[in-house]
Amino acid sequence: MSDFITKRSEDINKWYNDLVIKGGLADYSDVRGCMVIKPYGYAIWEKMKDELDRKFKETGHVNAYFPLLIPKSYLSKEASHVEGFAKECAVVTHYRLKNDPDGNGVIVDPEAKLEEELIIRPTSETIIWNTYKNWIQSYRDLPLLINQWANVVRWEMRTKLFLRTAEFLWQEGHTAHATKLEAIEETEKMLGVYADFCADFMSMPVYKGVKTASERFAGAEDTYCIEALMQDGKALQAGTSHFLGQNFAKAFDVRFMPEGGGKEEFVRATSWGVSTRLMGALILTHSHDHGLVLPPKLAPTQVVIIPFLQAKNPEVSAQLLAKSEEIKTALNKLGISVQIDKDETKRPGFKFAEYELKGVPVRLVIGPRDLENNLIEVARRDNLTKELVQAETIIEHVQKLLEDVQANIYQKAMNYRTEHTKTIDTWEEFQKQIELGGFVYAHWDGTAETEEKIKELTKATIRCIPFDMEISAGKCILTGNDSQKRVLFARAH
RNA sequence: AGGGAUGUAGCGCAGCCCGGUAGCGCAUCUGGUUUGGGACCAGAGGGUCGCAGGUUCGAAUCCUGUCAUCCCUACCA
Repeated sequence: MSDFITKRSEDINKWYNDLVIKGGLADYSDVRGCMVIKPYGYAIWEKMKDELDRKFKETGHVNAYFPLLIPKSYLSKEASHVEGFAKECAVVTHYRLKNDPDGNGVIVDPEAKLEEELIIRPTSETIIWNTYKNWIQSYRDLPLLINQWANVVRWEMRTKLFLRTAEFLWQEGHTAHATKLEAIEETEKMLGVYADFCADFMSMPVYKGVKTASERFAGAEDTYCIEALMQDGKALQAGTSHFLGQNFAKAFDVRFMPEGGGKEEFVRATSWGVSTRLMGALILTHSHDHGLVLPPKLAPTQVVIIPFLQAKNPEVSAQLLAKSEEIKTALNKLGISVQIDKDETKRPGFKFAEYELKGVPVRLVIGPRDLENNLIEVARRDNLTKELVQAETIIEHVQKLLEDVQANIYQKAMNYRTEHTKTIDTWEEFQKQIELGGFVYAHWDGTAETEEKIKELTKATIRCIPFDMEISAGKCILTGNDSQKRVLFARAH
Protein backbone atom coordinates (compact mmCIF):
# COMPACT_ATOMS: atom_id res chain seq x y z
CA MET A 1 0.00 0.00 0.00
CA SER A 2 1.21 3.49 -0.77
CA ASP A 3 -1.70 5.10 0.99
CA PHE A 4 0.16 5.64 4.24
CA ILE A 5 0.17 9.13 5.52
CA THR A 6 3.21 11.37 5.88
CA LYS A 7 4.61 11.48 9.42
CA ARG A 8 3.69 14.62 11.31
CA SER A 9 7.28 15.09 12.43
CA GLU A 10 8.50 14.76 8.85
CA ASP A 11 6.36 17.41 7.20
CA ILE A 12 3.40 18.77 9.12
CA ASN A 13 1.85 20.45 6.10
CA LYS A 14 1.94 17.27 4.07
CA TRP A 15 0.65 15.34 7.04
CA TYR A 16 -2.29 17.72 7.34
CA ASN A 17 -3.04 17.43 3.64
CA ASP A 18 -2.86 13.66 3.77
CA LEU A 19 -5.35 13.56 6.63
CA VAL A 20 -7.81 15.76 4.78
CA ILE A 21 -7.52 13.96 1.44
CA LYS A 22 -6.96 10.37 2.53
CA GLY A 23 -9.27 10.67 5.50
CA GLY A 24 -12.01 11.43 3.00
CA LEU A 25 -12.86 14.88 4.37
CA ALA A 26 -12.30 16.91 1.21
CA ASP A 27 -10.77 17.05 -2.25
CA TYR A 28 -9.20 19.73 -4.36
CA SER A 29 -11.43 21.05 -7.13
CA ASP A 30 -10.39 22.28 -10.54
CA VAL A 31 -11.02 25.83 -9.47
CA ARG A 32 -8.01 27.27 -7.75
CA GLY A 33 -8.56 27.81 -4.06
CA CYS A 34 -11.88 26.00 -3.99
CA MET A 35 -12.42 22.65 -2.35
CA VAL A 36 -14.98 19.87 -2.46
CA ILE A 37 -16.16 18.91 0.98
CA LYS A 38 -16.83 15.17 0.83
CA PRO A 39 -19.62 13.39 2.69
CA TYR A 40 -17.46 12.36 5.65
CA GLY A 41 -16.10 15.87 6.10
CA TYR A 42 -19.50 17.40 5.60
CA ALA A 43 -21.00 15.07 8.21
CA ILE A 44 -18.59 16.51 10.78
CA TRP A 45 -19.43 20.07 9.69
CA GLU A 46 -23.14 19.25 9.98
CA LYS A 47 -22.64 18.11 13.55
CA MET A 48 -20.85 21.36 14.35
CA LYS A 49 -23.55 23.29 12.59
CA ASP A 50 -26.40 21.52 14.37
CA GLU A 51 -24.98 22.23 17.78
CA LEU A 52 -24.10 25.85 17.02
CA ASP A 53 -27.50 26.42 15.48
CA ARG A 54 -29.12 24.99 18.61
CA LYS A 55 -27.05 27.35 20.77
CA PHE A 56 -27.94 30.36 18.60
CA LYS A 57 -31.63 29.62 18.89
CA GLU A 58 -31.28 29.02 22.60
CA THR A 59 -29.86 32.54 22.89
CA GLY A 60 -32.80 34.04 21.01
CA HIS A 61 -31.58 34.20 17.43
CA VAL A 62 -33.45 33.23 14.28
CA ASN A 63 -32.12 32.23 10.87
CA ALA A 64 -32.64 34.08 7.60
CA TYR A 65 -30.94 34.21 4.23
CA PHE A 66 -29.56 37.21 2.32
CA PRO A 67 -28.34 37.30 -1.29
CA LEU A 68 -25.00 36.03 -2.52
CA LEU A 69 -24.59 39.00 -4.88
CA ILE A 70 -24.11 42.49 -3.55
CA PRO A 71 -24.20 45.72 -5.57
CA LYS A 72 -20.69 47.08 -5.74
CA SER A 73 -21.76 50.47 -4.43
CA TYR A 74 -22.91 48.99 -1.11
CA LEU A 75 -19.41 47.96 -0.22
CA SER A 76 -18.10 51.49 -0.46
CA LYS A 77 -20.60 52.93 2.01
CA GLU A 78 -18.53 52.08 5.05
CA ALA A 79 -15.02 53.37 4.46
CA SER A 80 -12.82 50.99 6.44
CA HIS A 81 -14.98 48.05 5.42
CA VAL A 82 -14.21 48.60 1.73
CA GLU A 83 -10.56 48.97 2.47
CA GLY A 84 -10.55 45.66 4.30
CA PHE A 85 -12.20 43.62 1.60
CA ALA A 86 -11.69 45.37 -1.74
CA LYS A 87 -8.52 43.44 -2.51
CA GLU A 88 -10.15 40.04 -2.36
CA CYS A 89 -13.53 40.38 -4.01
CA ALA A 90 -14.81 38.36 -6.94
CA VAL A 91 -16.82 40.61 -9.26
CA VAL A 92 -19.70 39.70 -11.57
CA THR A 93 -19.61 41.87 -14.66
CA HIS A 94 -21.89 40.09 -17.15
CA TYR A 95 -25.09 38.11 -17.05
CA ARG A 96 -24.97 36.08 -20.24
CA LEU A 97 -22.82 33.77 -22.35
CA LYS A 98 -23.16 33.04 -26.02
CA ASN A 99 -21.76 30.58 -28.53
CA ASP A 100 -18.37 31.62 -29.80
CA PRO A 101 -18.74 32.50 -33.48
CA ASP A 102 -15.31 30.88 -34.00
CA GLY A 103 -16.68 27.64 -32.64
CA ASN A 104 -14.65 27.54 -29.41
CA GLY A 105 -17.46 26.78 -27.01
CA VAL A 106 -18.99 29.71 -25.20
CA ILE A 107 -17.79 33.24 -24.59
CA VAL A 108 -19.00 36.11 -22.44
CA ASP A 109 -21.58 38.09 -24.37
CA PRO A 110 -20.12 41.61 -24.47
CA GLU A 111 -23.61 43.01 -24.88
CA ALA A 112 -24.66 41.57 -21.56
CA LYS A 113 -22.56 43.87 -19.42
CA LEU A 114 -24.12 44.77 -16.09
CA GLU A 115 -24.80 48.42 -15.50
CA GLU A 116 -23.74 48.08 -11.91
CA GLU A 117 -21.30 45.29 -11.22
CA LEU A 118 -22.09 42.82 -8.47
CA ILE A 119 -19.65 41.43 -5.99
CA ILE A 120 -19.85 37.98 -4.51
CA ARG A 121 -20.22 38.49 -0.77
CA PRO A 122 -17.00 38.32 1.21
CA THR A 123 -19.27 38.93 4.22
CA SER A 124 -22.79 40.31 4.37
CA GLU A 125 -22.78 43.40 6.56
CA THR A 126 -23.57 45.78 3.73
CA ILE A 127 -26.51 44.01 2.18
CA ILE A 128 -27.91 43.12 5.57
CA TRP A 129 -27.75 46.67 6.91
CA ASN A 130 -29.23 47.95 3.71
CA THR A 131 -32.16 45.62 4.46
CA TYR A 132 -32.36 46.31 8.20
CA LYS A 133 -32.92 49.97 7.34
CA ASN A 134 -36.42 48.98 6.25
CA TRP A 135 -37.08 46.68 9.17
CA ILE A 136 -36.20 49.00 12.02
CA GLN A 137 -38.16 52.09 12.98
CA SER A 138 -38.82 51.84 16.67
CA TYR A 139 -37.20 50.54 19.84
CA ARG A 140 -39.96 47.94 19.62
CA ASP A 141 -38.20 46.43 16.60
CA LEU A 142 -35.10 45.88 18.71
CA PRO A 143 -33.15 43.86 19.41
CA LEU A 144 -33.04 42.25 15.99
CA LEU A 145 -31.19 38.97 16.34
CA ILE A 146 -30.56 37.23 13.03
CA ASN A 147 -28.12 34.60 11.88
CA GLN A 148 -27.46 33.23 8.43
CA TRP A 149 -25.72 30.07 7.26
CA ALA A 150 -24.02 30.82 3.98
CA ASN A 151 -21.02 30.57 1.73
CA VAL A 152 -18.70 33.51 1.12
CA VAL A 153 -15.86 34.16 -1.28
CA ARG A 154 -12.56 35.86 -0.53
CA TRP A 155 -10.02 35.70 -3.33
CA GLU A 156 -7.02 34.43 -1.42
CA MET A 157 -3.49 34.35 -2.77
CA ARG A 158 -2.38 31.33 -0.78
CA THR A 159 -4.89 28.67 0.10
CA LYS A 160 -4.96 25.63 2.35
CA LEU A 161 -7.72 23.06 2.68
CA PHE A 162 -10.30 24.18 5.27
CA LEU A 163 -7.95 26.74 6.85
CA ARG A 164 -7.94 29.18 3.97
CA THR A 165 -9.95 28.66 0.81
CA ALA A 166 -11.42 31.11 -1.67
CA GLU A 167 -14.94 29.93 -0.93
CA PHE A 168 -15.90 28.73 2.51
CA LEU A 169 -19.00 27.96 4.53
CA TRP A 170 -19.83 29.80 7.68
CA GLN A 171 -22.49 31.41 9.76
CA GLU A 172 -22.72 35.12 10.30
CA GLY A 173 -24.84 36.63 13.02
CA HIS A 174 -25.95 40.23 12.56
CA THR A 175 -27.74 41.94 15.39
CA ALA A 176 -29.14 45.40 16.03
CA HIS A 177 -29.59 46.91 19.48
CA ALA A 178 -30.91 50.05 21.09
CA THR A 179 -28.01 50.58 23.44
CA LYS A 180 -24.28 50.24 23.31
CA LEU A 181 -24.25 48.22 26.49
CA GLU A 182 -26.65 45.68 25.10
CA ALA A 183 -24.66 45.34 21.87
CA ILE A 184 -21.45 44.80 23.78
CA GLU A 185 -23.17 42.20 25.93
CA GLU A 186 -24.28 40.43 22.77
CA THR A 187 -20.75 40.49 21.38
CA GLU A 188 -19.42 38.95 24.57
CA LYS A 189 -22.23 36.44 24.84
CA MET A 190 -21.65 35.05 21.36
CA LEU A 191 -17.93 34.80 21.89
CA GLY A 192 -18.77 32.76 24.98
CA VAL A 193 -21.03 30.52 22.91
CA TYR A 194 -18.12 29.86 20.55
CA ALA A 195 -15.65 29.23 23.35
CA ASP A 196 -18.01 26.78 25.07
CA PHE A 197 -18.64 24.99 21.81
CA CYS A 198 -14.91 24.64 21.17
CA ALA A 199 -14.29 23.27 24.65
CA ASP A 200 -17.32 21.00 25.02
CA PHE A 201 -17.73 19.67 21.48
CA MET A 202 -14.39 20.08 19.77
CA SER A 203 -12.40 19.35 22.95
CA MET A 204 -10.32 22.36 22.02
CA PRO A 205 -9.40 24.97 24.64
CA VAL A 206 -9.32 28.59 23.46
CA TYR A 207 -8.14 31.92 24.79
CA LYS A 208 -10.69 34.72 24.69
CA GLY A 209 -9.70 38.29 24.15
CA VAL A 210 -9.84 41.54 22.20
CA LYS A 211 -7.97 42.20 18.97
CA THR A 212 -5.61 45.14 18.71
CA ALA A 213 -6.60 47.97 16.39
CA SER A 214 -4.54 46.61 13.52
CA GLU A 215 -6.10 43.14 13.72
CA ARG A 216 -9.63 44.47 14.08
CA PHE A 217 -12.40 43.60 11.62
CA ALA A 218 -12.82 46.24 8.93
CA GLY A 219 -15.70 48.39 10.14
CA ALA A 220 -15.74 47.28 13.78
CA GLU A 221 -15.11 49.29 16.93
CA ASP A 222 -13.94 46.20 18.72
CA THR A 223 -13.21 42.67 17.59
CA TYR A 224 -13.26 39.84 20.11
CA CYS A 225 -11.76 36.51 19.23
CA ILE A 226 -11.04 33.02 20.39
CA GLU A 227 -7.56 31.76 19.70
CA ALA A 228 -6.52 28.11 19.73
CA LEU A 229 -3.10 26.52 19.60
CA MET A 230 -2.40 24.01 16.85
CA GLN A 231 0.05 21.13 17.06
CA ASP A 232 2.48 22.93 14.77
CA GLY A 233 2.90 25.60 17.43
CA LYS A 234 0.92 28.18 15.50
CA ALA A 235 -2.15 29.99 16.77
CA LEU A 236 -5.42 29.81 14.89
CA GLN A 237 -8.25 32.29 15.16
CA ALA A 238 -11.21 29.98 15.59
CA GLY A 239 -14.02 32.53 15.81
CA THR A 240 -14.72 36.22 16.10
CA SER A 241 -17.42 38.56 17.27
CA HIS A 242 -17.52 42.26 16.57
CA PHE A 243 -19.00 45.25 18.27
CA LEU A 244 -19.72 47.44 15.25
CA GLY A 245 -20.92 50.48 17.15
CA GLN A 246 -22.97 52.74 14.91
CA ASN A 247 -20.67 52.45 11.90
CA PHE A 248 -22.99 50.44 9.70
CA ALA A 249 -26.11 52.10 11.06
CA LYS A 250 -24.69 55.45 9.99
CA ALA A 251 -23.47 54.15 6.63
CA PHE A 252 -26.89 52.69 5.83
CA ASP A 253 -28.99 55.14 7.79
CA VAL A 254 -30.60 52.72 10.24
CA ARG A 255 -32.36 54.79 12.90
CA PHE A 256 -34.99 54.09 15.52
CA MET A 257 -37.26 56.07 17.80
CA PRO A 258 -36.19 55.38 21.38
CA GLU A 259 -38.55 54.42 24.17
CA GLY A 260 -40.28 57.52 25.50
CA GLY A 261 -39.85 59.42 22.23
CA GLY A 262 -37.43 62.21 21.52
CA LYS A 263 -34.82 62.18 18.80
CA GLU A 264 -34.15 59.27 16.48
CA GLU A 265 -30.94 57.36 17.19
CA PHE A 266 -28.70 55.15 15.13
CA VAL A 267 -28.84 51.52 16.25
CA ARG A 268 -25.85 49.67 17.66
CA ALA A 269 -24.71 46.57 15.85
CA THR A 270 -22.79 43.34 16.26
CA SER A 271 -21.69 40.57 13.94
CA TRP A 272 -20.09 37.23 14.71
CA GLY A 273 -19.00 34.17 12.81
CA VAL A 274 -17.30 30.82 12.68
CA SER A 275 -16.48 28.96 9.51
CA THR A 276 -15.41 25.63 8.06
CA ARG A 277 -12.01 26.70 9.27
CA LEU A 278 -13.09 24.98 12.49
CA MET A 279 -12.65 21.73 10.56
CA GLY A 280 -9.00 22.60 10.10
CA ALA A 281 -8.71 23.49 13.77
CA LEU A 282 -10.23 20.17 14.75
CA ILE A 283 -7.76 18.23 12.64
CA LEU A 284 -4.71 20.21 13.73
CA THR A 285 -5.61 20.00 17.40
CA HIS A 286 -6.02 16.27 17.98
CA SER A 287 -4.81 14.14 15.11
CA HIS A 288 -1.56 12.22 14.93
CA ASP A 289 0.41 9.85 12.72
CA HIS A 290 -2.27 7.17 12.47
CA GLY A 291 -4.76 9.70 11.16
CA LEU A 292 -7.63 11.77 12.45
CA VAL A 293 -8.71 11.77 16.07
CA LEU A 294 -12.29 12.96 16.34
CA PRO A 295 -14.03 13.95 19.55
CA PRO A 296 -16.96 11.56 20.06
CA LYS A 297 -19.46 14.42 20.05
CA LEU A 298 -18.52 15.34 16.48
CA ALA A 299 -17.65 11.92 15.04
CA PRO A 300 -20.13 10.88 12.32
CA THR A 301 -19.60 7.29 13.44
CA GLN A 302 -18.83 6.97 17.13
CA VAL A 303 -18.39 3.21 17.27
CA VAL A 304 -17.37 0.77 14.56
CA ILE A 305 -17.91 -2.95 15.04
CA ILE A 306 -15.70 -5.32 13.09
CA PRO A 307 -16.78 -8.95 13.19
CA PHE A 308 -14.22 -11.44 11.87
CA LEU A 309 -16.51 -13.09 9.38
CA GLN A 310 -15.57 -16.63 8.43
CA ALA A 311 -16.13 -17.35 4.76
CA LYS A 312 -15.78 -21.08 5.39
CA ASN A 313 -18.01 -21.11 8.38
CA PRO A 314 -21.29 -19.29 7.69
CA GLU A 315 -22.75 -20.50 10.96
CA VAL A 316 -20.12 -18.70 13.03
CA SER A 317 -20.42 -15.67 10.80
CA ALA A 318 -24.14 -15.53 11.45
CA GLN A 319 -23.52 -15.63 15.19
CA LEU A 320 -20.91 -12.86 14.93
CA LEU A 321 -23.30 -10.72 12.95
CA ALA A 322 -26.14 -11.36 15.36
CA LYS A 323 -23.94 -10.31 18.27
CA SER A 324 -22.84 -7.20 16.37
CA GLU A 325 -26.42 -6.22 15.59
CA GLU A 326 -27.42 -6.75 19.20
CA ILE A 327 -24.72 -4.38 20.39
CA LYS A 328 -25.53 -1.85 17.70
CA THR A 329 -29.21 -1.80 18.62
CA ALA A 330 -28.45 -1.33 22.31
CA LEU A 331 -25.98 1.49 21.62
CA ASN A 332 -28.33 3.19 19.16
CA LYS A 333 -30.93 3.31 21.93
CA LEU A 334 -28.51 5.45 23.90
CA GLY A 335 -28.08 7.77 20.94
CA ILE A 336 -24.69 6.38 19.98
CA SER A 337 -23.99 6.03 16.26
CA VAL A 338 -22.66 2.65 15.23
CA GLN A 339 -21.40 1.14 12.00
CA ILE A 340 -20.92 -2.59 11.46
CA ASP A 341 -18.30 -3.41 8.87
CA LYS A 342 -19.51 -6.50 7.07
CA ASP A 343 -17.14 -6.22 4.14
CA GLU A 344 -15.58 -9.64 3.56
CA THR A 345 -13.14 -8.55 0.88
CA LYS A 346 -10.92 -6.55 3.20
CA ARG A 347 -8.73 -8.00 5.91
CA PRO A 348 -9.02 -6.91 9.52
CA GLY A 349 -5.67 -5.16 9.55
CA PHE A 350 -6.74 -2.99 6.68
CA LYS A 351 -9.96 -2.09 8.43
CA PHE A 352 -8.22 -1.20 11.68
CA ALA A 353 -5.92 1.18 9.84
CA GLU A 354 -8.81 2.60 7.85
CA TYR A 355 -10.95 3.47 10.88
CA GLU A 356 -7.97 4.89 12.68
CA LEU A 357 -7.29 7.12 9.69
CA LYS A 358 -10.91 8.26 9.83
CA GLY A 359 -10.73 8.93 13.55
CA VAL A 360 -13.61 6.71 14.72
CA PRO A 361 -13.37 7.05 18.51
CA VAL A 362 -14.14 3.46 19.52
CA ARG A 363 -13.64 0.18 17.70
CA LEU A 364 -15.18 -3.12 18.78
CA VAL A 365 -13.81 -6.37 17.41
CA ILE A 366 -15.53 -9.74 17.71
CA GLY A 367 -14.07 -12.98 16.41
CA PRO A 368 -14.95 -16.64 16.95
CA ARG A 369 -12.50 -16.81 19.83
CA ASP A 370 -14.18 -13.90 21.61
CA LEU A 371 -17.58 -15.41 21.01
CA GLU A 372 -16.45 -18.58 22.83
CA ASN A 373 -14.99 -16.61 25.73
CA ASN A 374 -17.85 -14.13 25.81
CA LEU A 375 -15.44 -11.22 25.36
CA ILE A 376 -15.22 -8.22 23.08
CA GLU A 377 -12.07 -6.38 22.13
CA VAL A 378 -12.40 -2.65 22.66
CA ALA A 379 -9.90 -0.23 21.12
CA ARG A 380 -9.93 3.50 21.75
CA ARG A 381 -8.71 5.83 19.07
CA ASP A 382 -7.22 8.60 21.21
CA ASN A 383 -4.45 6.59 22.87
CA LEU A 384 -4.57 3.46 20.70
CA THR A 385 -5.00 1.08 23.64
CA LYS A 386 -6.95 -2.17 23.48
CA GLU A 387 -8.64 -4.23 26.15
CA LEU A 388 -10.91 -7.26 26.42
CA VAL A 389 -14.27 -6.56 27.98
CA GLN A 390 -16.96 -8.95 29.23
CA ALA A 391 -19.75 -9.01 26.67
CA GLU A 392 -22.46 -8.34 29.29
CA THR A 393 -20.92 -5.04 30.31
CA ILE A 394 -20.04 -3.77 26.83
CA ILE A 395 -22.84 -1.23 26.47
CA GLU A 396 -22.08 0.63 29.68
CA HIS A 397 -18.41 0.29 28.99
CA VAL A 398 -18.67 1.94 25.57
CA GLN A 399 -20.91 4.70 26.84
CA LYS A 400 -18.43 5.55 29.54
CA LEU A 401 -15.51 5.20 27.15
CA LEU A 402 -16.91 7.78 24.73
CA GLU A 403 -17.13 10.27 27.57
CA ASP A 404 -13.59 9.41 28.60
CA VAL A 405 -12.25 9.96 25.11
CA GLN A 406 -14.01 13.30 24.82
CA ALA A 407 -12.57 14.43 28.16
CA ASN A 408 -9.15 12.92 27.57
CA ILE A 409 -8.44 14.63 24.28
CA TYR A 410 -9.53 17.93 25.79
CA GLN A 411 -7.10 17.39 28.63
CA LYS A 412 -4.35 16.47 26.19
CA ALA A 413 -4.95 19.60 24.13
CA MET A 414 -5.06 21.66 27.33
CA ASN A 415 -1.78 20.17 28.53
CA TYR A 416 -0.17 20.88 25.19
CA ARG A 417 -1.32 24.47 25.34
CA THR A 418 -0.17 24.91 28.94
CA GLU A 419 3.26 23.55 28.05
CA HIS A 420 3.43 25.89 25.09
CA THR A 421 2.25 29.08 26.75
CA LYS A 422 5.11 31.02 28.31
CA THR A 423 5.34 34.27 30.21
CA ILE A 424 8.38 36.16 29.03
CA ASP A 425 10.09 39.42 29.94
CA THR A 426 13.21 39.75 27.82
CA TRP A 427 13.50 40.35 24.11
CA GLU A 428 16.10 37.57 23.61
CA GLU A 429 13.91 34.98 25.28
CA PHE A 430 10.91 36.25 23.40
CA GLN A 431 12.57 35.73 20.03
CA LYS A 432 13.76 32.28 21.04
CA GLN A 433 10.35 31.24 22.27
CA ILE A 434 8.49 32.52 19.22
CA GLU A 435 10.88 30.50 17.09
CA LEU A 436 10.00 27.40 19.13
CA GLY A 437 6.27 28.00 18.68
CA GLY A 438 3.35 28.40 21.06
CA PHE A 439 1.85 31.37 22.86
CA VAL A 440 3.84 34.00 24.70
CA TYR A 441 2.48 36.38 27.32
CA ALA A 442 4.50 39.55 27.18
CA HIS A 443 4.23 43.25 27.88
CA TRP A 444 3.52 45.59 24.99
CA ASP A 445 3.53 49.37 25.04
CA GLY A 446 0.19 49.59 23.25
CA THR A 447 1.37 51.26 20.05
CA ALA A 448 0.74 50.04 16.52
CA GLU A 449 4.34 50.83 15.59
CA THR A 450 5.74 48.46 18.18
CA GLU A 451 3.27 45.78 17.20
CA GLU A 452 4.31 46.13 13.58
CA LYS A 453 7.99 46.11 14.44
CA ILE A 454 7.64 42.92 16.47
CA LYS A 455 5.83 41.29 13.60
CA GLU A 456 8.56 42.30 11.22
CA LEU A 457 11.31 40.97 13.44
CA THR A 458 9.72 37.71 14.60
CA LYS A 459 6.65 37.07 12.40
CA ALA A 460 4.68 36.94 15.65
CA THR A 461 1.47 38.92 15.98
CA ILE A 462 -0.61 39.94 18.95
CA ARG A 463 -3.32 37.30 18.88
CA CYS A 464 -5.37 39.11 21.48
CA ILE A 465 -5.44 41.10 24.65
CA PRO A 466 -6.85 38.40 26.93
CA PHE A 467 -9.98 39.18 28.97
CA ASP A 468 -8.80 37.38 32.08
CA MET A 469 -5.40 39.05 32.27
CA GLU A 470 -4.96 40.98 35.48
CA ILE A 471 -3.41 44.43 35.44
CA SER A 472 0.29 44.22 36.15
CA ALA A 473 2.71 46.98 35.44
CA GLY A 474 5.75 46.09 33.37
CA LYS A 475 8.00 47.10 30.51
CA CYS A 476 7.32 46.53 26.83
CA ILE A 477 9.21 43.52 25.51
CA LEU A 478 10.65 45.50 22.59
CA THR A 479 10.80 49.17 23.54
CA GLY A 480 11.00 48.99 27.33
CA ASN A 481 8.20 51.56 27.59
CA ASP A 482 5.61 51.28 30.34
CA SER A 483 2.90 48.65 29.97
CA GLN A 484 -0.14 47.92 32.11
CA LYS A 485 -0.97 44.49 30.82
CA ARG A 486 0.47 41.45 29.13
CA VAL A 487 -0.85 40.46 25.72
CA LEU A 488 -0.79 37.14 23.92
CA PHE A 489 1.70 36.73 21.10
CA ALA A 490 2.13 33.89 18.61
CA ARG A 491 2.80 33.13 15.02
CA ALA A 492 -0.51 32.55 13.37
CA HIS A 493 -1.92 30.46 10.57
C1' A B 1 2.79 41.41 -8.36
C1' G B 2 8.81 39.66 -8.43
C1' G B 3 12.12 34.88 -8.46
C1' G B 4 12.26 29.25 -9.27
C1' A B 5 10.02 24.73 -11.02
C1' U B 6 6.50 21.43 -13.22
C1' G B 7 2.48 19.77 -16.83
C1' U B 8 2.79 12.00 -19.66
C1' A B 9 -3.60 6.69 -17.25
C1' G B 10 -7.75 8.22 -11.31
C1' C B 11 -2.98 9.23 -8.12
C1' G B 12 2.56 9.27 -7.88
C1' C B 13 6.34 9.15 -11.42
C1' A B 14 10.10 7.35 -15.52
C1' G B 15 10.97 8.30 -20.67
C1' C B 16 13.02 14.04 -23.22
C1' C B 17 19.80 15.38 -23.13
C1' C B 18 20.76 11.48 -28.01
C1' G B 19 13.38 12.02 -32.38
C1' G B 20 11.46 5.72 -34.47
C1' U B 21 4.80 5.64 -32.71
C1' A B 22 4.41 5.24 -24.57
C1' G B 23 6.15 2.53 -19.72
C1' C B 24 6.49 1.57 -14.08
C1' G B 25 4.20 1.58 -9.03
C1' C B 26 -0.43 2.30 -6.59
C1' A B 27 -5.62 2.31 -7.57
C1' U B 28 -9.70 -0.10 -10.74
C1' C B 29 -12.15 -4.73 -12.90
C1' U B 30 -12.35 -10.48 -13.37
C1' G B 31 -11.09 -15.39 -11.32
C1' G B 32 -8.90 -18.11 -7.39
C1' U B 33 -6.48 -18.79 -2.59
C1' U B 34 -6.65 -15.88 2.00
C1' U B 35 -8.70 -13.19 6.57
C1' G B 36 -6.83 -11.84 15.20
C1' G B 37 -2.81 -5.28 12.54
C1' G B 38 -2.53 -2.27 5.81
C1' A B 39 -2.79 -10.37 1.88
C1' C B 40 -1.09 -13.17 -2.48
C1' C B 41 -1.25 -15.30 -7.45
C1' A B 42 -3.01 -15.02 -12.49
C1' G B 43 -5.30 -12.05 -16.07
C1' A B 44 -7.80 -7.46 -18.04
C1' G B 45 -9.27 -2.39 -19.01
C1' G B 46 -7.69 2.58 -19.04
C1' G B 47 -3.51 7.87 -22.72
C1' U B 48 -5.95 13.42 -28.34
C1' C B 49 1.88 12.94 -23.69
C1' G B 50 -1.47 20.80 -20.91
C1' C B 51 -2.91 23.57 -25.56
C1' A B 52 -1.60 25.80 -30.49
C1' G B 53 1.76 26.30 -34.26
C1' G B 54 6.57 24.97 -36.52
C1' U B 55 11.01 21.71 -38.00
C1' U B 56 11.11 16.49 -39.81
C1' C B 57 9.74 10.75 -43.80
C1' G B 58 8.55 10.52 -38.51
C1' A B 59 7.76 14.64 -32.34
C1' A B 60 6.11 13.00 -25.43
C1' U B 61 11.25 14.05 -27.09
C1' C B 62 13.84 19.66 -30.93
C1' C B 63 11.99 25.13 -31.75
C1' U B 64 8.26 29.19 -30.93
C1' G B 65 4.08 30.83 -28.59
C1' U B 66 0.30 30.13 -25.03
C1' C B 67 -2.40 28.38 -20.77
C1' A B 68 -2.41 26.20 -16.09
C1' U B 69 -0.55 24.56 -11.51
C1' C B 70 3.01 24.24 -7.46
C1' C B 71 7.15 26.28 -4.25
C1' C B 72 9.84 30.85 -2.11
C1' U B 73 8.98 36.58 -1.02
C1' A B 74 4.40 41.20 0.26
C1' C B 75 -1.68 41.10 2.21
C1' C B 76 -5.70 37.70 4.93
C1' A B 77 -11.69 34.36 8.74
